[in-house]
Amino acid sequence: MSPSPERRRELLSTAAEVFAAQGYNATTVRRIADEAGMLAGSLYYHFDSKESMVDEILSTFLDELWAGYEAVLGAGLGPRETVEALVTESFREIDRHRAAVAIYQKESKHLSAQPRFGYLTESQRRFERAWLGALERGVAEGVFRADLDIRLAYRFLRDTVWVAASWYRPGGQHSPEEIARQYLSMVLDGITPRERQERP
Amino acid sequence: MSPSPERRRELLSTAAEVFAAQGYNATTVRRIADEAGMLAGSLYYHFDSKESMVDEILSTFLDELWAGYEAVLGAGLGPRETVEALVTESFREIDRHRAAVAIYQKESKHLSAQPRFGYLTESQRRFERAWLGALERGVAEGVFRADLDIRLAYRFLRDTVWVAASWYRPGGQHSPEEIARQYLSMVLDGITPRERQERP
Amino acid sequence: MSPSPERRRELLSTAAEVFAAQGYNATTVRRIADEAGMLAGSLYYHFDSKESMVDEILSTFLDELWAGYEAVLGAGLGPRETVEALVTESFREIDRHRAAVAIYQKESKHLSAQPRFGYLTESQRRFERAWLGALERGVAEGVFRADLDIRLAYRFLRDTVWVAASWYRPGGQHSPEEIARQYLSMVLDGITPRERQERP
Amino acid sequence: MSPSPERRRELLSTAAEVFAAQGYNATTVRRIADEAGMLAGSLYYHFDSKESMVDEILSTFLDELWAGYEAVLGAGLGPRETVEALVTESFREIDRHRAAVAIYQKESKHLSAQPRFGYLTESQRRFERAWLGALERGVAEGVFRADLDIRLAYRFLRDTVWVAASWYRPGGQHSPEEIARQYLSMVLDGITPRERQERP
DNA sequence: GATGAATGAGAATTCATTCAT
DNA sequence: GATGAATGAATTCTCATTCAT
Repeated sequence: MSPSPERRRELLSTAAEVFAAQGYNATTVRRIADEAGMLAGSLYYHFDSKESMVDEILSTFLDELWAGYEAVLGAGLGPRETVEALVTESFREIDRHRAAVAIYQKESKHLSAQPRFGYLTESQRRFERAWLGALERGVAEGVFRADLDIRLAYRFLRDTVWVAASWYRPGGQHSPEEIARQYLSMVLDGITPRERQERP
Repeated sequence: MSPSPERRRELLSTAAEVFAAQGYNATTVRRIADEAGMLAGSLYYHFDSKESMVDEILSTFLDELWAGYEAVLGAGLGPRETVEALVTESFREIDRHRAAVAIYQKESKHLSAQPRFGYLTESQRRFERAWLGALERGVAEGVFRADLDIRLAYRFLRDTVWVAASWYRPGGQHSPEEIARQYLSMVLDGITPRERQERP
Repeated sequence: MSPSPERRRELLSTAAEVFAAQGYNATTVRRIADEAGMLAGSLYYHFDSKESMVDEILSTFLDELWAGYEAVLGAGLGPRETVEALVTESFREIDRHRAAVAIYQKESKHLSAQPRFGYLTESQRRFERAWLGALERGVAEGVFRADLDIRLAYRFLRDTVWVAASWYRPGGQHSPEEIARQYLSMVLDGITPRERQERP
Repeated sequence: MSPSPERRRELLSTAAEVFAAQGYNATTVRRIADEAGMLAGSLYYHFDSKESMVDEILSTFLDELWAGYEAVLGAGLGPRETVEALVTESFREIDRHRAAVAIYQKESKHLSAQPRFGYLTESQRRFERAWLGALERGVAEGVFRADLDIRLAYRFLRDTVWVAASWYRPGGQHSPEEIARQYLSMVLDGITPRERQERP
């Protein structure tokens, strides 16, 4: 019962757009079907349920995300470069999967209560480990400030990055790499001028 | 219909807690009533509708918020001090109105589509003006970096601050002022060490 | 959420009647509501689901049935008298709970697949034990024929009795006791004449 | 639409099995198709509708049944021998058409409400006439007990026989003839011992 | 003969809301 | 002020059926 993967992908893309715009709960199956030019019932030829749609949207996104993250984490970079690469990779994911990221942001908290979405919690934990690790190493090596509250900094970075999905529009004037650079500049060096910028 | 204001406030506080925890749409009137120890129908003695509950929650919060903000904005502070004061004030609001802030974060986008919630859009605009103003002045006066993308920095600050409502728990180990200080330290000076820290 | 037991009982009685007449699956909640003079949704004020309606119908019936059966089984009767009393009791139950019995007959097989209806299987086992026990003792004591295939005889009795629910109409010309007597006469003595009837 | 009769028969046999196991209403066309190794839509090359499937299953069965019954009824047997032959024939039909019999038992009542299935009602009437005739003649000739309530006895026999379809499994240890003999023994002579068994 | 993709008419269920008591 | 019992509209989902390929 899972024919033509292309059609599925199209429909999932439509669904993701609507979920991101209106929220998962507030989105009716009928609305998705309208957007896809079919009747509500017809969606059930392709998917088991509304839930399985978000499921597929989120898990597909997270699989890709982790492929990118793992590449970064396995590259043997220093802590500062790791943070830079993770942030850049994140903005690239936002660029590619804006809708999925927005859904992840808004819905993962209550979705993860269900066993089916256990992988969300799991992913969050991996996420935390990756970031905290980089930050800790950075502090130890003196490339990040010693007075940093690591957990606070982690939340700060995490939120700062992902929240961008709520306003970012792909194809805008800034490339994801450009936005990443600006974010990093603020995060790493702050918004006040440094006497001597180490990155001119 | 002439209910006591105290009872209303109690009920709104209960409602806010549930809205924040589960989301506005996902929250049933019955759930609120359960939490308040009454039956769903009984809430309608106090309120016109579920919508009027969020309405009152949000507008009460925004009124207080703007009272605080206006005090800051009218105090004739320099741009850096203005930013510091706005951030601190924001964390204080999060401390006092955590639930309302969380609701505002999650729901304002789709609620503001309705005329009734026009004040949300209005508030957002004032918000933007206040922050952008401070940032621009800061850049002009040289207390903020000249290479800053002002709009990006605005979003960065705004999101960074409010998103905290999603994890902040009042009565925790850090006071709002303490959290504000740490956030500001990161935002202003960055997470990498400065050769000469101007705030030792 | 389970108010006024009288209303519940009325509604369950209505529901049972419809379930018995049309079958559980073929009965729509709307049909039950129509019959009860309300809208479909209103039933959900009283019951969780269609399923919980049959559940309550069947378990209430079985509770009463077993109260009657246990009285018989605990009375220390001989095997023939036990069989007579069980049959009579069964027809009394059909008289009182015709609809429930009909539902039990038609639906228990597929309902018992669900964990929630495990008690149906359990009940069936107790049932079997009670009847088989009486038949075995009867054969051992010589009051039932020695050449009897006990399991076949059990099925024969069981089906014979319960199937009556499909045509029996309470308030007809025969009382349940009268029908029981006739059934027993056929079952015990057969439909051919005995040379010397031991029950003249 | 000119499909091969053999394929039809195979498909109908599959369908009958599923209908018998799950009930007509509860059986989806998709389930039948699954079992037959095709897609739901493909069944419509062979059959007009789900309804026409049961129709063909039941009418085929009844045609065969009546062929057997007519042979018995036209053989000029005495009433007791007629009853014996009808019962035996019935168990043979159960052996051959277990699924169809089970469907007939469970569904004929509500199917017969539709004009298309008028032949079910018709068949039932013929059925009743055949059995009542044999019983009446038997009572008149003194081979059945004079105190018999004929209609009750009829129902008793009818149900007793057909209900067996719900537990009978072809290819089990008892042949249909063997089961018929045991049933007849119980029905004719009762389950209590006779002083002088006339059939040793 | 069969598939893939749809349709459209319900189905059960949920829920904000109403209102007589 | 609150309860009990409803309403009615919307929602997700199911399924027999159709039909171009």
